[in-house]
Amino acid sequence: MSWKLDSDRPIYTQIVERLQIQIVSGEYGPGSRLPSVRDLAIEAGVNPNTMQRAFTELERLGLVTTNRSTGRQVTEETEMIQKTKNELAANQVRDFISRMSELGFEKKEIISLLKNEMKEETGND
Amino acid sequence: MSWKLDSDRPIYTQIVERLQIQIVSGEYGPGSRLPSVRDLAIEAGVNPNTMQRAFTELERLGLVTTNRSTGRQVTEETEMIQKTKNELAANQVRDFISRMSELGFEKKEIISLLKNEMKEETGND
DNA sequence: ACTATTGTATTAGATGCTTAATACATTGAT
DNA sequence: ATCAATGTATTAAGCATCTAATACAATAGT
Repeated sequence: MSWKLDSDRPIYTQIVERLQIQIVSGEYGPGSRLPSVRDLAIEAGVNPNTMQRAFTELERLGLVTTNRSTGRQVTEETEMIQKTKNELAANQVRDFISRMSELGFEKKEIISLLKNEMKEETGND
Repeated sequence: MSWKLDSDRPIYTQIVERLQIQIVSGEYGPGSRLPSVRDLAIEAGVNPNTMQRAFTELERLGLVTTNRSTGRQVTEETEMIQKTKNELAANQVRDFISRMSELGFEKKEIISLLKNEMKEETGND
């Protein structure tokens, strides 16, 4: 997964979302150590301050814990992670339906378009 | 449809998207007159310059035409509108699948979650 | 005890978005 | 010919984000 940050929205927001995904998808498992602010900033090609801001937000959300000099870890609370995953998914589903409805598509059409796109996809089943 | 503009992204971008939707959904039909920059700015609660910028972008996209002193109209080219509608929908579908996959859901799960959410919806079928 | 690594804080500057106020340009309506 | 409504352009200011450079704080490892 590359960073693909764009300038449409605040970078720190995009980083938060990306790390959220990496956590709830298990790429960073519960209790696992996260890279340091400085390292991740270099990897993402952003200023350390920006990465710091993203981490602060993740901590506020309860997904990561912080220990000075030890660094940061993903929370051990798997329930918290699962809950976040379900919420993020629910938001995606609702937003998708909402946007497609606004564009003028009916329920059946939405399902149809979705299935059709999935057929054409290569892999990731 | 209310304006519901947030500060997450540039306002003029959000206005462009909203007007796009209103055009492709037929709320503003082909050839129909659009409100003036000043009027829409007041309605949306933004500065006229901001609304102007959004319109400039819509013109660049080929969705509206401009006539000084007459105002702006939705393009007469229904093909253009239809094409835009399909593109916007395709983007929504692809993005949705992509995001759900990143979260760790498989195709069947995605369909299932979608259908489930639609069942619980009230109306707009 | 010392050092390296980590998180955290501060200050300054650049950039883009938005608002505000104002002016100009075009043209249909009278 | 005049006026009103429209689009368009300009300038200045405020604000948030981001970068940059630097310093400080805490602690695991040696």
